[in-house]
Amino acid sequence: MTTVSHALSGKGIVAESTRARVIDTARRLRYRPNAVASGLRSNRLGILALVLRPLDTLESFQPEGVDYFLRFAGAASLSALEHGYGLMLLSDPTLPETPSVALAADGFIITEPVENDPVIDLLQTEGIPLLTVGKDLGRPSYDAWIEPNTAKITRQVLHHLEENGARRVAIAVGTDRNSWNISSEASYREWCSERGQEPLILAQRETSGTAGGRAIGEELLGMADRPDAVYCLTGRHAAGLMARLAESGVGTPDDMLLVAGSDSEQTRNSVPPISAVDLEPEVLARAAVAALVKQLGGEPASGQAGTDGRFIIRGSSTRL
Amino acid sequence: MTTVSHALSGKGIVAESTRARVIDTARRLRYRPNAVASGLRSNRLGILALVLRPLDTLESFQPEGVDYFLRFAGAASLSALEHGYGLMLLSDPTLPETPSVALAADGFIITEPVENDPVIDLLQTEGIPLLTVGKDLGRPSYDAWIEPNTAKITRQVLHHLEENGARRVAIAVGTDRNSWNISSEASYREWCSERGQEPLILAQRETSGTAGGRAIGEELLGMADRPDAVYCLTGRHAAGLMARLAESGVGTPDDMLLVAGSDSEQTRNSVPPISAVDLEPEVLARAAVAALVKQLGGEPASGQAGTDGRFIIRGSSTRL
DNA sequence: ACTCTTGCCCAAAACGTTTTGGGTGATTAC
DNA sequence: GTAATCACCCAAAACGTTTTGGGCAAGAGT
Repeated sequence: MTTVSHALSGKGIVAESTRARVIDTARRLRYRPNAVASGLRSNRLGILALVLRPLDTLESFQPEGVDYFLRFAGAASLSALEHGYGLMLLSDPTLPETPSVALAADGFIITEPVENDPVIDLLQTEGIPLLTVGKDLGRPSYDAWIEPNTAKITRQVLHHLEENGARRVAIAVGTDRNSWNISSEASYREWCSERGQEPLILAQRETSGTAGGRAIGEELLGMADRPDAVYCLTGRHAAGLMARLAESGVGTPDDMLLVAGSDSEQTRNSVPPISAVDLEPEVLARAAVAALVKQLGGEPASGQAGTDGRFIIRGSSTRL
Repeated sequence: MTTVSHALSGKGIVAESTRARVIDTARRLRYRPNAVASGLRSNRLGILALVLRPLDTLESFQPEGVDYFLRFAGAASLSALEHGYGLMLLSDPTLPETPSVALAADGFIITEPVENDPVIDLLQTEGIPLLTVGKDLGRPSYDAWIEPNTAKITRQVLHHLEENGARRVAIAVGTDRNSWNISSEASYREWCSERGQEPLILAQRETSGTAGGRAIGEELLGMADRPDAVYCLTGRHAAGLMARLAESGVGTPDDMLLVAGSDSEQTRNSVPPISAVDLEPEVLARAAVAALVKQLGGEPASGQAGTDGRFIIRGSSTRL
């Protein structure tokens, strides 16, 4: 048995001739090692778990405007397979109905954890390795994360708006206390203070969709010193915002420049199409899986930027 | 040990007081049964696997136009969790690099298997329960499937086109030999013969995207007795087709009525928007998971229609 | 001639559950 | 008063691997 195990796993020392014989016989007998038994003994099942946190607050896996997450999940799954792991899609594992197999995963990827995320607490007490996509702001010393280079992306967008004639740029963020919202806002504030400008920050819940975007538009319309550009993190907000402004005769891009922080169906298909940052979830997902696998192999974790994003300039932020 | 096992799983006969004491103690000690050990003994891991077959032929998990599958995966995942299972996303498990944990799943869902799908062969020789979404046409007697009610949907679409003035309807199908393509075509032929019409069937590879749609448009433009309506199964084809026709002055819906067989980003956002059948992947996914779980529980499998689709009428098929 | 490696193989223990097959004392049936 | 039935609990086996700790030749070093 030992020899077979070694021959098939490539671990111990087995004569090449013996290994060949074992492998051949195994094929002939259609023998495949039982992954569960092997998992029990070696304490390694070969499964990664993916928890898309923002979807736990939405009414579950709606497709519209959340294609970011679906692209992420698909790419993560393929990447996991390439590393020899299966990928299990989970929702919040702190919920009592969670199947016990959830915690049997070898490691977790948590996207956009909330501040002091209880999911992370659970995994840490269980001793399960994890990696977050986007920092947990309540754990500044926690080091296993990967995220877009938000500072760079924010500055790039703001620079673009300025170059296209914006005199005063507002930012519209979501209300979730996650790394993306907070760092984007911080970078924006920094940029404003460099220019001696008063920051203008509008917030709407992520879940509010285009209606939330309309509410932002409403707010802007009511302002005496209305800004002439908005960097709106959520694609759905951006679309709603643009629609609301248009209804009151404030045109994009003529009267208002607009950029969305995350590309989505809505930003691509509005009229005019909305400039947006493609956060390249595929790139991020592959990086996250690779980092987690490395961590499972014993290497120490370390936070890093996984993508600089791809800024797609469309009609909403360029005047001809 | 037996008593604890029984108390926690609710299986054997345990005095209520004992059970309470066990549960309480378990909580105090933060004891959780090890899913892998339990899986080894009981031969039931608590994981379902999902193989989205059409994505194995695409260049892997592209989001555009395949939101059907992503909606399916999300809904399947949630539904699996509700049934106490985790859901593992896999690509073709017959590939040699497949992690061995793939075959440790308790059951498989295979969407749109190809004819005589080798994945099904593999699972059957391994004795792993499976359910297909869309029949495998090479296995007429195989009974564990669920699929949209293609016949009903096709007739509904054709009826709608006829009602809106179509005199001659063509169908544009994909080239994959899967149940959707074949049954749609069969229903279409039947409908034609009922009317004594000559069927006109155009085929393009699914992977060709909007370019394939343009090719269909090209073909139509070259025809002397051009039909005045097209039922185009793939949303991306429909969008490309409409764009190509428009370039040659053939307007939709004025000169050509158009309906897509599967709703997607492209059909929603074309100008005019394209009428389409929403195949309700969420409904199908939930039905598939429920049926598979039932099958795992020992009940016999039986094929059935999972959804009648939701026909969304838009501008491309209605003349004012 | 003797130890010491080295290369290879093997028996047995271990992983943490579930299941099997009793076992015990209390209640009921005759 | 004995047997039968229950309700409950328990010891030990079993699931299919990996890992541990030798063991046995053959060659190398002295």
